Amino acid sequence: MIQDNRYGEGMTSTDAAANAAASHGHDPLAHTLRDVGLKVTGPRVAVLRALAEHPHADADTVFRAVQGELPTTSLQAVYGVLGAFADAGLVRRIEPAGSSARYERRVGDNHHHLVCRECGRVEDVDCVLGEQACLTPSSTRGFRVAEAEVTFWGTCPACAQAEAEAEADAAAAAAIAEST
Amino acid sequence: MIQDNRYGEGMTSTDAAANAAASHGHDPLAHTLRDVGLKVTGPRVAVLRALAEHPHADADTVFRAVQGELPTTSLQAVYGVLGAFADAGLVRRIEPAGSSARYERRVGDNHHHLVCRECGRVEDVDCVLGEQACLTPSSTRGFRVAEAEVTFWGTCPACAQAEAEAEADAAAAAAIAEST
DNA sequence: CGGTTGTCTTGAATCATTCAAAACATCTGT
DNA sequence: ACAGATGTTTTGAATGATTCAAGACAACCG
Repeated sequence: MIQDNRYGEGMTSTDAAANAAASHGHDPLAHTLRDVGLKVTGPRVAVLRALAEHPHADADTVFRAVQGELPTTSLQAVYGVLGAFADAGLVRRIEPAGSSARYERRVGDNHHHLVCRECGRVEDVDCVLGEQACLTPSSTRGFRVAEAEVTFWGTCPACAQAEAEAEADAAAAAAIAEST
Repeated sequence: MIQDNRYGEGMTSTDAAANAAASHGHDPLAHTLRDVGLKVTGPRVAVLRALAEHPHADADTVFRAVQGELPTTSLQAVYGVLGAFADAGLVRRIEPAGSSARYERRVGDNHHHLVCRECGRVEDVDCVLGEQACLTPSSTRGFRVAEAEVTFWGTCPACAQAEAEAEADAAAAAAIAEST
């Protein structure tokens, strides 16, 4: 079973993370790659790991995360890897209006997104209406419909609070101005 | 009523279109602009007209349409006008993944879109589920939800046909190859 | 009709993303 | 374990949509 794990045991988890890219033998992530017919390489494993840590990361966020464990990886490699993953169905690429493309590992489960208009933060939401409703527009106008994408736009808790504080400050300033 | 329409009658419709930009007096479109507190200018009226003709145009399409009646208008002016219209709520900007931003006059009526994955063509569809359902994700995760955007991805009739023909050709070629 | 304010033109910069060629590494069969 | 074939990464540069900035200009108010 254990055939070419050259690092076996006795590593800290940090060592494990740092060296994982070199031990292409049988990371669980390596299997994920082989399962879809992709070669196992350092950058690919690192990108997979980065996506696990950052569930809706854009290419640059993935790039910076990957650099932590594999400093020689180029941004273009990250784009290439993400593109290959998307083609292989390993990741889903979403492109919310106003921000750069985001990538997520959660695929094939018909879920939707909540996007913050202020900061661009993205969160998952399960579909309330079954797939059925999601796949049925009122009129297809002759289109062969393959998928429905639902995006809920709003304000995330952090931005809502920042907004409330800004308003409170403005009100205070107005009160001061009025009292002089 | 007719007070400063300096062109009154006797124009061809082409003349009317070409001169409309100069007659800022009271084009119905001019009212549209004044109603939202925007100054009436040639480029703005022309953009409004272009959007009426091209319901889901991108900036460049609008630019080319505008040039037909107002050749001195710059692309940057078109971007500026479209941005001002979007801010004023006069147009809605949609940004389907993989294509440049599209602009549409139909606003405030909770309708959705059908987008062709092949050619990027966009068509309107009314919401099957009332606004109610559209505004209710299964979990808001603390977000203040303002709007739901639904995009149906598929293949438009033209691209579906092109695809079918390409397949037929491939099958024919395979048959020929087999018979030799 | 003149002044104020906002808009347009011109020119350039920015950002995310993609392209291309050569160096390199993974996997396959031995 | 090794060498070849194939696919991946690096490096360097290009692309396209969009935005920024400054000055020239035009619309609207009174």
